[in-house]
Amino acid sequence: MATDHPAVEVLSARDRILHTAHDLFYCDGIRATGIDRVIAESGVAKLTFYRHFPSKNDLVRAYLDFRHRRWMAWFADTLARHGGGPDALVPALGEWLRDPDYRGCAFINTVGELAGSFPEVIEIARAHKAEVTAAIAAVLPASRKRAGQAQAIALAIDGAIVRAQYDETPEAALEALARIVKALLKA
Amino acid sequence: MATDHPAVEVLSARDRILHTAHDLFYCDGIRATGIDRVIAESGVAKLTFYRHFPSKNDLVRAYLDFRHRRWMAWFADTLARHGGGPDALVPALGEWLRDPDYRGCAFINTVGELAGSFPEVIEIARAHKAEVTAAIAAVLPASRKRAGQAQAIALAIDGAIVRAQYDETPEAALEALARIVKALLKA
DNA sequence: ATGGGGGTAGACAGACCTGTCTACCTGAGC
DNA sequence: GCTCAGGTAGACAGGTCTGTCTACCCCCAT
Repeated sequence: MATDHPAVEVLSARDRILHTAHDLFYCDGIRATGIDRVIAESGVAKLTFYRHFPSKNDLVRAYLDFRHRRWMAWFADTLARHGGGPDALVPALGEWLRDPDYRGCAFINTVGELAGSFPEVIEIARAHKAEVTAAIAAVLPASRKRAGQAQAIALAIDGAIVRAQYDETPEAALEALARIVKALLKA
Repeated sequence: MATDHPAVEVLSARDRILHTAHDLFYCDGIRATGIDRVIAESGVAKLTFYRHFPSKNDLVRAYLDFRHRRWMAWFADTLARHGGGPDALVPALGEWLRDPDYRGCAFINTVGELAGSFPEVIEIARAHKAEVTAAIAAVLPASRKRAGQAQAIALAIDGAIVRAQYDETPEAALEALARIVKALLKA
C-alpha cells in the first residue's frame, strides 16, 4: 500500500488537505485527529480548509472515497502482479498486512469508531466491501459456486485484516486465510 | 448476549459505574463517551468515580475485563445449549449477531479506536481472542489438525463479526461462516 | 458518642474541539 | 492597470473533555 504521491508543493490545497487527512485519520483514528492538526500539517489556512470541506464529516466522506479508490487500484494491481488467479489472493494480501504502516481496514475502523454518530459510514463501508468482493470473484474460476465462494473469501479476508491488527505478526492470519481459501476452492 | 443484572439500586457504586460504562462504551464508542456522561448515568458523584477509576484508561481496562468475562460465559453457555459440538458454533454466533443491540466485537472496535493512543488494548484483545480460540477448539473433534482448524474458524468468526456490523442483516455473514466451517471440517 | 470511610453535589481549571470571522496578500485575466 | 478568485494568518466564540478540589452528609463500628 505504499503509493507515492507527487511532491507536496505541486498539489492543490484540496489535495494537500486530503492526503494529510488520509494519513492522520488512517494512522491515529478520526476522532483522535482534530481539524486543527489537519490544517497545520497540510500547511493551509483555516478558511481555505473550510471552503473545501464545510464540516469534518465532509472530510471523512472525502477521506473514505479517496481511500477506496487508492485501495482498489492497489488491490487490482497487486493481484495482477501475482498472476491474477486464485493463488494471487493470499500473497497479495500478505504484502498489505506486512506493511509497517498497516493499521487495519480504514472502513472497518471507521464503522467501529463513527457508526453511532455518523451512520452514513456504514453504507460507505458496505459499498466498498461489495466492490472488494467483486474483485475477488473476478480471480476465481467460473462455476456455479463462484459468488458464494467470493462472499466466503471476502469474509475470511475481513477476519485476517482484523486479526493482523492485534497479532504481533500477520503470519498466523495469513496461514489461516490460506487454509480457508484452499478448503473453499477444493470443496 | 442479553445478560440481566440485578436491579440497579443494589449494586455498589463501582458496579453501577462499570455497567453504565459498558453499555455506553459498547454502544457509542469509547472516545464518543465522556466521563461526565458515565457519571451522570450511573448516578454517582464525580469524586466517587475518580476514587474507583483514577483515569479514563483505568475504566477502559475494567470495561474490557468485564466484557471479556461476560462474553466468555455467554459463549460457553450458548455453545452448550446448542449441543456443544462443532455444529453449535454457527447457531450460537447467530444468536449474538441477530441481537438488536449488536454492535460488533468490543475488542476489535476498541483496538480500531484506541490502539494509537493506548496500545495496551492490543494485548488485551489478543488475550481475549486466544481464549475464544481455545473455546472453539474445545468443541472440535480431536485430531492432528484441531489447533489449525480452530485458528481458521476463529479468524472466520472475526470476519463474520465485522461483516454483520455493516451489512443490513447478519444472514449473509452467517451463511458464509457456515460454508467456511463446513469446508474446514471436511478437509 | 464519636470518628472516619465512603458517599453526594457541584464549582473550577486548563486543554482541546469545531466552526466563524476579520483583515490582508498575490497573481492571472480582462 | 484593476478586479477578483483564491490564498494566508490568526483571533475568537462556545462547547466539551479530563481531572481536581471544597464542602457537606450519613451510617456504622468501635
